Amino acid sequence: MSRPDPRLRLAPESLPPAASRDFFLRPTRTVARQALGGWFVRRWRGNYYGARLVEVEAYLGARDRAAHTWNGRRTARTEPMYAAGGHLYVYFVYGLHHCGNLVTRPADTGEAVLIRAAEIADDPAARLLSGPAKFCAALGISRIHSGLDLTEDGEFSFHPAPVPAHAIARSARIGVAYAGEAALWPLRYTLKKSVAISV
DNA sequence: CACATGATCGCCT
DNA sequence: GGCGATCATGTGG
Repeated sequence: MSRPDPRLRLAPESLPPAASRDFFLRPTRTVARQALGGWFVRRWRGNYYGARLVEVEAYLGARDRAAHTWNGRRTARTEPMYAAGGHLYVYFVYGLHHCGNLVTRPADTGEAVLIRAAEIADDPAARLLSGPAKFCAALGISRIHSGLDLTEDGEFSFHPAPVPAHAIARSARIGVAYAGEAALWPLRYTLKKSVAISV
């Protein structure tokens, strides 16, 4: 519903092909790495808006205390996280922010990749999308989009453009200190050369 | 039904 | 570096 920032406008013919289901059905950490460098795109009123992912985090389901699906938690909010890989999971936090995830693995697994930062085509140094809530705000993503399928020819799509392993750094996830040992797992992936990462 | 808190951000010091 | 905003959600009684 809400309008994407016009600075995210891009030419659809310049995009790599959209990912199909198989891309997302793989192990979550693989999808996280392979998603870096790819374009997350929204079609809105006939125009295309998108950004290139430069920072993501893997959330590993029931065994991951930092995940919304930890210990098998399954509620109305988290239901889209149990959909088959390739769906979008969006949640609302702190009474004002939205965060978006790429669901991974087969249905009923409950794993996902949180989108934490992206850069825009025309200005890779801009920090307009340098944070998970900023990413959603810039693209106009909210809870009403949770559960949409990225692999259908719909409003949202993802266009992978994988980068070599040596271009990727790993570190602990942000904002999950409450998660005990899981807080230390190196499940945050960033593009080394990007200046648009969140921290 | 009540209440404690969060996968954040921007402003203040 | 610290904190307040602001409310949906999950959990427990």
